[in-house]
Amino acid sequence: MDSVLFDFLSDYMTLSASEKAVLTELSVIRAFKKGTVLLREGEYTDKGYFVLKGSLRTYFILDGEEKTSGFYLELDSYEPEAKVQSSPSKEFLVCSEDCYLLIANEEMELRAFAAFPRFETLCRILTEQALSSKVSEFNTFRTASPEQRYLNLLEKRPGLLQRFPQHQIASYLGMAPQSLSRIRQRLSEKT
Amino acid sequence: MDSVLFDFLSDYMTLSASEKAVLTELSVIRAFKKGTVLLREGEYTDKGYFVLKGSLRTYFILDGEEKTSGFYLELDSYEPEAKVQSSPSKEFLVCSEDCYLLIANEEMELRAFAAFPRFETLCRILTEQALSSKVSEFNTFRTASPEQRYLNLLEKRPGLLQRFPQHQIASYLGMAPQSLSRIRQRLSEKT
DNA sequence: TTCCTTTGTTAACTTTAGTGAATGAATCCT
DNA sequence: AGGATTCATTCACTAAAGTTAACAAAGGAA
Repeated sequence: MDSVLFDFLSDYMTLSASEKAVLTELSVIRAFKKGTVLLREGEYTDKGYFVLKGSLRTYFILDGEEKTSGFYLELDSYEPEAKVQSSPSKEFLVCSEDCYLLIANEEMELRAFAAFPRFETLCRILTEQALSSKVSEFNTFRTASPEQRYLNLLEKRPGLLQRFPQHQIASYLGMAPQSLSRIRQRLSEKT
Repeated sequence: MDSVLFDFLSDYMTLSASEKAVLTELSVIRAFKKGTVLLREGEYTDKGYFVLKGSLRTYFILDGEEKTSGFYLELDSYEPEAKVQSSPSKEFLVCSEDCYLLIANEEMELRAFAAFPRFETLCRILTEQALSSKVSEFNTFRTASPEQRYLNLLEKRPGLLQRFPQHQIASYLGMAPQSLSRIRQRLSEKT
């Protein structure tokens, strides 16, 4: 499972054997069953996650309704707001499928950065890119109709519909499940 | 104007005299008139901005319409997607008011990080926090009605309505200016 | 298997945003 | 000051999403 991480990182920098050794020594890889709850609303955490295999979903409860706020697939990383802001979590984090996850806490990160300084620079740059992508995704969402949002999702994240139930997709798109059903029907009629 | 930056940074770490000297020596502060275009669609840039005074706005053109994608006020920083991704800009960046801006390019950042290593750690952490805030903002937007989005903006970013024309706010909220007018009327009738 | 829960669809009705047009006010430009 | 542009509001109409309810199909658990 380590190799998934190294393959991913090789797109950004060539790691020396000793750098790989640092990461291997510090990294904690664990397997989780589908349905496992990794973080609950109100809890604190100092753990961040990198998905090696499987998928995670985040959601929060609003007016008694479950609102899906994110899907995290292979090679995605998820840093809980609760970790970054040292605040109680507003959302739940669950395994949507059986998973292998790389888990790091603050202390492990600091040790990795100390032993392998280029790694902090890489994390900074990856975070800058993630922020920039998120802003861009938000801009697209803001200016699109619900129907267009669905089409954008199909284009940008195909496979999501194969791996997650449709009502979770609808919630992630900010609409009622009935609306997504209707949109799909409308689109199929247009053929 | 330097002191605005130091005051901001003092919330996160205590700077030594020599660290302040590094930043002072490397930082470029410039004044711009309201209306100045700092970045155009299609252009490349390696510059990032930190607002010392005044305000910036970003927008892009969709179907011939101007869509406001962001407002940046005092102490906000703006890293263009064009810089982060080394790609042609999808949006315009303009001064909405007379501005004092701190401008840094890649080379200046690297020199600052080399001379003042804690500064890279700080930038990493601030970016992680910015990403986490953006995700949270997106979640709120996703699950809110247009009316609720307006109320959220009033609460989270009061002052925006005083400093920017209403049709830009409407565009930023992903609605037509007529809709925002109607929403405001509906709300004032509820009293 | 049988029962129960989850999931997806359809329909009727209500609410609200989009659109296009008209108007008046404010702002800007020279 | 005068004229043009931009900005905000209002109205009538259209289109689409929310809501509530009913139902059927699929999946899991006992």
